[in-house]
Amino acid sequence: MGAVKTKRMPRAVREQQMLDAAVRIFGQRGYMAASMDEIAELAGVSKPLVYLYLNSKEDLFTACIRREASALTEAVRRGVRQGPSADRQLWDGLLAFFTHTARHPDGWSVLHLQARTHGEPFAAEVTAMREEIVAFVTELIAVAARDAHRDPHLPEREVAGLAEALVGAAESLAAWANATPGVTARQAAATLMNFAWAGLGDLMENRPWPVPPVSSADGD
Amino acid sequence: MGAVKTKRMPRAVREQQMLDAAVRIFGQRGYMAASMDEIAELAGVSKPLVYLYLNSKEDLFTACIRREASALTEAVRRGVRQGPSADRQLWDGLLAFFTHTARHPDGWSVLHLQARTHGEPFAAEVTAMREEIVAFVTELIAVAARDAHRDPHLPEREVAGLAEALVGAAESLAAWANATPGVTARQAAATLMNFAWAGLGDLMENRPWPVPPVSSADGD
Amino acid sequence: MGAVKTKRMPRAVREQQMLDAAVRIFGQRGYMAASMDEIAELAGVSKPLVYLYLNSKEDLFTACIRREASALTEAVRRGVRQGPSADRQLWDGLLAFFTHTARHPDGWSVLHLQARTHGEPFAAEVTAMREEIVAFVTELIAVAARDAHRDPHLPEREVAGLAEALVGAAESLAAWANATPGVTARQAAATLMNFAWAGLGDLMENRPWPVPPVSSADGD
Amino acid sequence: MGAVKTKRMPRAVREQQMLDAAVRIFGQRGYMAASMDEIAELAGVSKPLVYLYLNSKEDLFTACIRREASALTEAVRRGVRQGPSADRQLWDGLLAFFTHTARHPDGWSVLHLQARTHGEPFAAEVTAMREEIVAFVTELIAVAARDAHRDPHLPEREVAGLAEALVGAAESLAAWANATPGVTARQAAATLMNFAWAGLGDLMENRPWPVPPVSSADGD
DNA sequence: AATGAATGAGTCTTCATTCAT
DNA sequence: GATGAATGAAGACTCATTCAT
Repeated sequence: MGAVKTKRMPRAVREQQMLDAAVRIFGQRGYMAASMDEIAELAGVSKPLVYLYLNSKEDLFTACIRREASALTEAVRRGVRQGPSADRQLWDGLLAFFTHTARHPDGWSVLHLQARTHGEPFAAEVTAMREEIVAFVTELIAVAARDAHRDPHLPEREVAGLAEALVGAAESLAAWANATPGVTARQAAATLMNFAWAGLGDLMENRPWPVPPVSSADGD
Repeated sequence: MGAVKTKRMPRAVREQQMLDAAVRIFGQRGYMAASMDEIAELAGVSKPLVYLYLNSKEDLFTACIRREASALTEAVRRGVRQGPSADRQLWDGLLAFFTHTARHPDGWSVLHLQARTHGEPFAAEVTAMREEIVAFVTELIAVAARDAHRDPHLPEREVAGLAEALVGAAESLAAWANATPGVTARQAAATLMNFAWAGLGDLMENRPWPVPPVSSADGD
Repeated sequence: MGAVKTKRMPRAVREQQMLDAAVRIFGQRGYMAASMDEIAELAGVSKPLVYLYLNSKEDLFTACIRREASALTEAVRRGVRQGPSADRQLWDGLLAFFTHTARHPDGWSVLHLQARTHGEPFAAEVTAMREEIVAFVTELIAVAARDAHRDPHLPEREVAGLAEALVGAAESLAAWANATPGVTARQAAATLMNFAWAGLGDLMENRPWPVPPVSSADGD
Repeated sequence: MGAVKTKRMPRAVREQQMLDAAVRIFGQRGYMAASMDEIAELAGVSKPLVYLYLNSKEDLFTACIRREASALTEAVRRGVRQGPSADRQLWDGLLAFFTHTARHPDGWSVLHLQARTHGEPFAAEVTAMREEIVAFVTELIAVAARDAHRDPHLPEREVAGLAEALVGAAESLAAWANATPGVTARQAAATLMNFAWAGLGDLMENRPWPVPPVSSADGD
């Protein structure tokens, strides 16, 4: 059942087994619905051992979030090769991102759905990771503008909104790709590049979409 | 506390009070952490009455999702005026969407965060709503293509991915706008139009971003 | 088992049943060794009901202490008749005290043994009761001195020590009388009056026992 | 922390370290709240070693009680010098008693509070010690009577009650002296001698306090 | 002589849910 | 139409205790 029940293993190994089990249960059931009993059973150990090593449900969840966040950012970092143009770097990052989330759907669920739904201690962990990625994307936009010798004249909040939108689109596509059989990471990345890159290009060339004036019918 | 405790009111009214309370509690605490006790108290009724009217926690949650989903789609529908160009219609829809989510943060939390985090019975409800919106967006893209007398040659799956990305970006921006003081619905909508419309335009003119060939270093 | 299992009784009654059961279990097993399960079973109700009415094990224990402390001080108060001489009042009080503790051994165990052994929240409750009794005894000593038109010249700390000793002796005798078959409350009270009253008399006549000087052999 | 962690020491020494730690923890937390984990850590050894040497929590607690009881009776025995008058011997014994309890508050807590609060196996240990002390006090009273060439005519049970009262008063004063800053062992002993000796004298001279007749108002 | 690894059993506590009135 | 009274089931967490080395 779950992991093979091997006795007496070094602490570090057991701890990883527990985290594996926890990510799976948390990812599938959600934080609150997950029971420590089930996690312990899937890990092939008794409940007290889980508590001995990981202290509490909260701590265990935090440990899961940290491990999965590290794994994801590390995967993206490894995927992005230095040197190429900004759009190529974005492509590389997206490809790594979609590949990783497809391979670790429970980890992605923990980060994307569960951690954000359960209050500050946890949401903060993900926010940290997200901000790292948003910063990376923001930097790419800036680089692209510099490469083209153009001054995008984009106010900071606008850039933050764009990065947020791009990351949100990526997150959404990851869930979609996971749920739709036959959609590969490459296809998801291509869809997003098509969707986003031209818009960014236009913006940087100061050709924004013309926002209409406020109308009396805008209300709720 | 919450609703004024008035005795003997028609069933429909009481039911709405209960749903109001439930949406608030579910939105703030999450499905599992919300307790029927708290909901009943906030609604100003006794717990058995909640069960009499709404059967179970699951049914209550489902009723919340349905009501909030209807309210949101209805708001968007009302916001979109027939006649104008496709991009103007998209703008109108986004504006209505951002306005509504900003005004009903607990309802939005129920739809966006809570319902998707708790398995099939609930996620399906949201998926239905989402598909309606995705269909609306897809239709707009098709209309835009027709209006321009161009044949976008976009395969169906590609369009689905684009719509998914657009909706995901919108959802993400809604959360961002709610969490960032000073960001208005108009600003969020403008950011997204800028981000998305040019990309769609390029696509429809058959100028996609050139996807690089598969590399041996793509793996995880 | 324990109380007859009658269904649907008013809250106040059930609460007393629970306190009865709790005093018995706490008195016999001690605070920590007592289990809420056992208390609920003895009270003839389910555990959740105990929690609904009394919140927590701590609160339940505190409620027990308060009830038993009130009952004891009330019994002593009722036993002491105004008017008579100070020694007669002390006799009356002791008789009431020993009678009550003999009739409510579990309550006395809760107050004397259990409450003092488990940290501040609880010990403080008993200390309050004890101080009330010590104050009563102290007052009696003062009255006795005044009645005899003597000035005892007893420093305040000395009086506190005497009262403490008397109360301690009484507490100890109560336990002894409870544990020794055939010892009545009157006998316990008589023993203590004999033991204590002459010493107090001598003190008030300024004939203290002559304390020897400090010796080098006093150490441990 | 606690004992210095030195490896490979003779069993007897290790055992004392464990008992030191156990007395401290038991004295401060109480029997049930004390955890073997904490005791082992404070003793600077691993838990299995504690079990190897002392078998179980019960046995460990019993060993603590025995050691502290021996230490206390031994201290009193050493304090009492042969030869002097009976009251001087009582004074010596009390002084030794208050001095020892002040120096070993955890040990005293184990004997006075914890051991008596947790059922027969433990209470019996303390009772044995207590009886030894009561016998000593009883003997002193008898000696005093003989010295004065008087026959006290005290029934055995009466003497037992008196000794119980005296010991109870002493115990109570020990706790009071420990808790009240500035009260020395000498002061506590003096208070108790004043309180008790005259009463005992009166009794031996056949001048007991006149117990009133049974009244109809005595009931509870 | 000593310990890191591991657990069965039990504790307090909470929650969704239902009678009886 | 509405509720005070009550509970079965389950969940987080802890502890005394032992095995294998």
